[in-house]
Amino acid sequence: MSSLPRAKGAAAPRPRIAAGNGAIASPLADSPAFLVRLAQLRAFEEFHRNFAGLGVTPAGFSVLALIAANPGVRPGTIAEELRVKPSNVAALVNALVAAGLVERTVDEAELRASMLHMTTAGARAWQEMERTHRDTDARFVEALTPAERRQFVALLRKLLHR
Amino acid sequence: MSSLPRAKGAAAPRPRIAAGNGAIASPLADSPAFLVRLAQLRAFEEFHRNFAGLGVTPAGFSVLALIAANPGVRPGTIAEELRVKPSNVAALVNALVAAGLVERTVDEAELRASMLHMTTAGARAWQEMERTHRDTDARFVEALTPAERRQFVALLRKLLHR
DNA sequence: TATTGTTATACTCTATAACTATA
DNA sequence: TATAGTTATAGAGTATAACAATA
Repeated sequence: MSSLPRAKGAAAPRPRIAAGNGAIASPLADSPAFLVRLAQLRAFEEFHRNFAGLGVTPAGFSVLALIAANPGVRPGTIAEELRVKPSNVAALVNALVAAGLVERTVDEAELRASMLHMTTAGARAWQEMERTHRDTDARFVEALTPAERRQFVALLRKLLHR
Repeated sequence: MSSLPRAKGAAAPRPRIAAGNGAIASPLADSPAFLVRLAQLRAFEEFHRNFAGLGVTPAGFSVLALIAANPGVRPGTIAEELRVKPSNVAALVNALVAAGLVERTVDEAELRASMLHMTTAGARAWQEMERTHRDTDARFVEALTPAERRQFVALLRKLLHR
């Protein structure tokens, strides 16, 4: 296949996705924000496939992970870590409490504050979820080499740094 | 600050985010899927800040971008490109039609199919949106060097390849 | 029958606003 | 007054199911 010479300074041809039969111009194929959105769609898809039956949503899982690693952690701290509003954390914790995975207690030295702990059932469930999460991540980035995965994580961390 | 020697084979200490005052263990700081979720939160935040008043949502914008680059494109094709269900594209197109930015016509040679075009008003609005989108992307990745941005995009493309 | 598209509906995730209780 | 947390609610984004029209 040959191509005509391109005028000096002319834009490069649009990149294309899904170069199958009816390929169309994909003006967003160069957009980091758009590609991140597609990547997250894939990540959620992978999550749902792997966590089916485990009784947690992606957001619920992220809250549970922070409670597992930080027994007694407060809702406000979780909200900061996850970059969401405290009201959302409250709702997610409600679901985890209803599922019997998490308990709320009151901080004696700061009666306004809640302290979040996993229940025994929560700890047991967490073991399987932790394994499942490792597998899910591995599948998510399975198209990348180990070095590329590290690079990807490093770039994301730099992008998110504040 | 000194640290005790670590037993051979022991896990490295948990990475921490937001190493401010009350830093907590962030067991998800190594998870590509979780970091992608945080990155998308930032991307939407940036979108809303920059597109305020332009009358489109992120999903609506992505549909409009495909119509702008592919006059006459069909809803099903857009659904494939955006990796969402056709029913969602229908709703997003409804909103763009209601806003006067897009028109639906019927394909004469395939009466089942719709053909999507921008209106004159849509084309005018699109010019500003395209500029805004470039700025938004630039701010989204402003912590990265140009080379890192290219690397980031390349890794995302590889990750998404199917 | 299979394909294209749409409507109706439900669920997840997030944000804002209003409220209670404590500091 | 300011802070920690919660409830109530709304909006965006996605999916599934049921349907109509066309191939």
